[in-house]
Amino acid sequence: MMFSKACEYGIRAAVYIALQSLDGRRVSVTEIAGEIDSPIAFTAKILQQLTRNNIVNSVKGPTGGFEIERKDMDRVNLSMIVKAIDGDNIYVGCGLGLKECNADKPCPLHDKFVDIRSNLRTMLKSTSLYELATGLEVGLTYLKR
Amino acid sequence: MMFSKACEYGIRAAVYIALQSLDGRRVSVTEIAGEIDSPIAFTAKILQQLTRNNIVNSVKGPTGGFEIERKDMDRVNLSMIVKAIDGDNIYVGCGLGLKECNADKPCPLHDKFVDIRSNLRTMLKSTSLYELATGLEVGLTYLKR
DNA sequence: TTTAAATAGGATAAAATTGTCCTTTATTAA
DNA sequence: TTAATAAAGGACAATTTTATCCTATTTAAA
Ligand code: FES
Ligand code: FES
Repeated sequence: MMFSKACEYGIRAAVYIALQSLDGRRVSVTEIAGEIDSPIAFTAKILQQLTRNNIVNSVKGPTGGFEIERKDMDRVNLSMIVKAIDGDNIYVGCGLGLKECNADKPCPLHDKFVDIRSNLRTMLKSTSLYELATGLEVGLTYLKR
Repeated sequence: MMFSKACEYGIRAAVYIALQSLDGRRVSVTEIAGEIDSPIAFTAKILQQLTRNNIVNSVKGPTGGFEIERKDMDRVNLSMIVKAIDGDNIYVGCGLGLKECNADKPCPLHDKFVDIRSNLRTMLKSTSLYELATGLEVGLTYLKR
């Protein structure tokens, strides 16, 4: 709805990797896909994007897998993940589909839409991977159901 | 981003029809598509959905076209249009793609997501077609660019 | 040094969304 | 009554998104 499937998988995967990294565990694509209930090969593609964007870290070979350093869990927020996967249309796009959102020649929904979008942006920017992972750790939230 | 292309066209079309109906003019699909800059045949499909959902009124034959009664411009809000075209996933869906949004077994983003979504729902429900059409009429907003 | 395990990446396939074309139906006006 | 006009609807095509499969590359451990 708000995010593409790829983006949803990407966020869930990143949170799971963070959670495991808090325990010092490196995780494979297969494990991740199993734990977040996503298609394996498609998830692998998305993890490549996250890796290229320095959101998670990948290590090849035996004992390899994905991980994220403790300090990066603070640095990485949802806005970065969404941008890496869905691009910044969520920020610059017009709610009614005009070429771009432009206050000088606004669509009828502009003012109200900008309002909502601004809340969303603030939320995404201020939500770190660490914050999401710790909720999971405590058992208050879930990545599949 | 937030709405499908079909939904964006649908909202723009409905607003244009409302605007013209304020002047007592009935409009054809061809005119609508021209004025909101959308593909004609695809727009026709979307207008069928709006008609079936009693959001706009259609009249066949010469002098026919689409219109919306003054009182319906107050009754119809954006939420109704979005539901008619995109369904209610926007209301019941989980932001991270879990089967459904459920506070009893929430995803890590649930609380923050519900917040944003609630703002969005309130906005959509409280925005009438009449309100959007009058902004256009006054020349403050635009349906294409 | 070989083997096996893991990610990277290219090629394709399937599904969903977006878009087009053509025929049918209804209705107005000549 | 006929002709012309406009929406309704069915079939199909193109594009985008989602998903799969297979090979190459890297690397750790036996
Ligand atoms: S112009 Fe449409 S949302 Fe800004
Ligand atoms: S469970 Fe994910 S948004 Fe409610």
